[in-house]
Amino acid sequence: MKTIGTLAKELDISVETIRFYERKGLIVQPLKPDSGYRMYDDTHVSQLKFILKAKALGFTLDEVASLMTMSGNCADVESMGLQKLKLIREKIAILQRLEHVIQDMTNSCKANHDPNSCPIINSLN
Amino acid sequence: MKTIGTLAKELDISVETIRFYERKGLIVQPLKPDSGYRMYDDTHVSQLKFILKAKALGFTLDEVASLMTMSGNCADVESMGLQKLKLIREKIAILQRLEHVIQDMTNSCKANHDPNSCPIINSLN
DNA sequence: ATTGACTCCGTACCTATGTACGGAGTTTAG
DNA sequence: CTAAACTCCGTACATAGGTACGGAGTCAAT
Repeated sequence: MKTIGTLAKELDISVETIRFYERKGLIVQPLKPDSGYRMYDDTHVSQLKFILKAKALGFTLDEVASLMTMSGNCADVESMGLQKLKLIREKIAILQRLEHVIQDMTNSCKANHDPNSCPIINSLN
Repeated sequence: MKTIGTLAKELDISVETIRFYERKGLIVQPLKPDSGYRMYDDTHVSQLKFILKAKALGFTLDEVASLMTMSGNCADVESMGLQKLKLIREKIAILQRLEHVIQDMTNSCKANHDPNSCPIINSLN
């Protein structure tokens, strides 16, 4: 059993973040003995690790909450994964288009020898 | 000369947004005759179009503000473009890694025939 | 001249994900 | 035993980019 500070250090997140996840309903408030201090065990550690991993995959906290309740149902989880995948691919496509546009613009800058005008600014006007 | 509502409709943004850009210093408050109403001309229209185009390229409002003051200096603009390009490429790289991870996970789901366990959830645990 | 649409201003609110503050109680190390 | 470190709680603040509200003044059409 560890206090919130120990847990936070172990997971490399802040105490406030743990309390925040508790308020959001992602984790249940653990037992608080006489002291009134939250005391955590390994179950809480794995729960939090789950949250952190899912977050790293780009799931929002609300989505993480859903994931945690649909533990059993593989089809539901898969559907959420596919949805996320679709979103990721859309984002990539948008960014790649931007990449090309800005690449072209900066190339024009390199080619430009008129100190009094900028192709990027011109193309925005 | 048009009022703020007309301008907003023309640019397909809201009146509040125009006032917001004004507060942010992106555009200067236009002349307000006796009525107290803001009156806009074509200069304001092009300024706002500039802002909207730059925003569409992924520049933040603060960056747009910078862009507008560095109109003359092509080198500065180019440097900002390159910086933005770098950021975009980093984002793409991160998203592509995520794409593969989630793709693999959902593939495992498809291959999974045990209704009582989900490979995605398992890999998060 | 009245009605409806428009505009004014300042301020509060929104999302998402936390971070910071402050005063009071608790625990722990020396 | 005392001082430092830790924890409690509720609330405010932060970012970015807006959106919404409400009461008062103004404009345009009938």
